[in-house]
Amino acid sequence: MNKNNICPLDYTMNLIGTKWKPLVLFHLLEGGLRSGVLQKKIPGISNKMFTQTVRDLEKDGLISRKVFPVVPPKVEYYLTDRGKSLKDILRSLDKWGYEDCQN
Amino acid sequence: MNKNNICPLDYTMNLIGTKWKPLVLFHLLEGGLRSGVLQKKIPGISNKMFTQTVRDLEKDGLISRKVFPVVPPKVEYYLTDRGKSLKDILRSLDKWGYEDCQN
DNA sequence: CAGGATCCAATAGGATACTG
DNA sequence: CAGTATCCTATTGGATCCTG
Repeated sequence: MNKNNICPLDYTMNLIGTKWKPLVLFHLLEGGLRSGVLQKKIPGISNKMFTQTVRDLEKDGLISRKVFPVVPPKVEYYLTDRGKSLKDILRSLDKWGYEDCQN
Repeated sequence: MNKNNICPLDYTMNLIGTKWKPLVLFHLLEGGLRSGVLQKKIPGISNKMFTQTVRDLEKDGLISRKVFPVVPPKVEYYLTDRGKSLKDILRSLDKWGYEDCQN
């Protein structure tokens, strides 16, 4: 927790509190996915934001990137243990949204 | 959940997934607070962003605003029932950040 | 297929001054 | 005290084109 964080909640939100990060993590909860497949699960994300998001998540150690040395290129993303530790939170956020928008 | 939301998780993040909203909600978990007191609990927030944030949260029905007809002005903010339903999630996010940044 | 590079528009956010 | 208004900068994000 660096000087820019004012409390643990803030620290967490700085890691996953953006438009796309939670969605990427959420879709990896069931297991690793190939890059293109993962991206297609997130309608509306641009190529640029997808790349930027997975790069950030990788830098923060929440996901891992596996490159297969084949042609054409094949890349898979999957959650690290640290990323997996967010599972309950991600499911809670999804569940809350589901229940809330019924009203 | 409008057409801009692609899933419940996205819906939730569009309500609270910003830099300041979770912090405002978190500090109101224990009860209503006077405007100035609430703002002081969030170091670094500018006057503009504080006002904008509580306006958004009020518009979305997560907090309520009570104005006391006195001089000088007195305003209190407190969670609505809908806002209170986020309690477990906010605490989880805070707890995760606390534990994660130990590593 | 994966993703880098570039350009541009939209939004977020800060600093300051001001008002009832 | 609480909040508005204004000006400005920084960041986010989309569209397009390009490469191994």
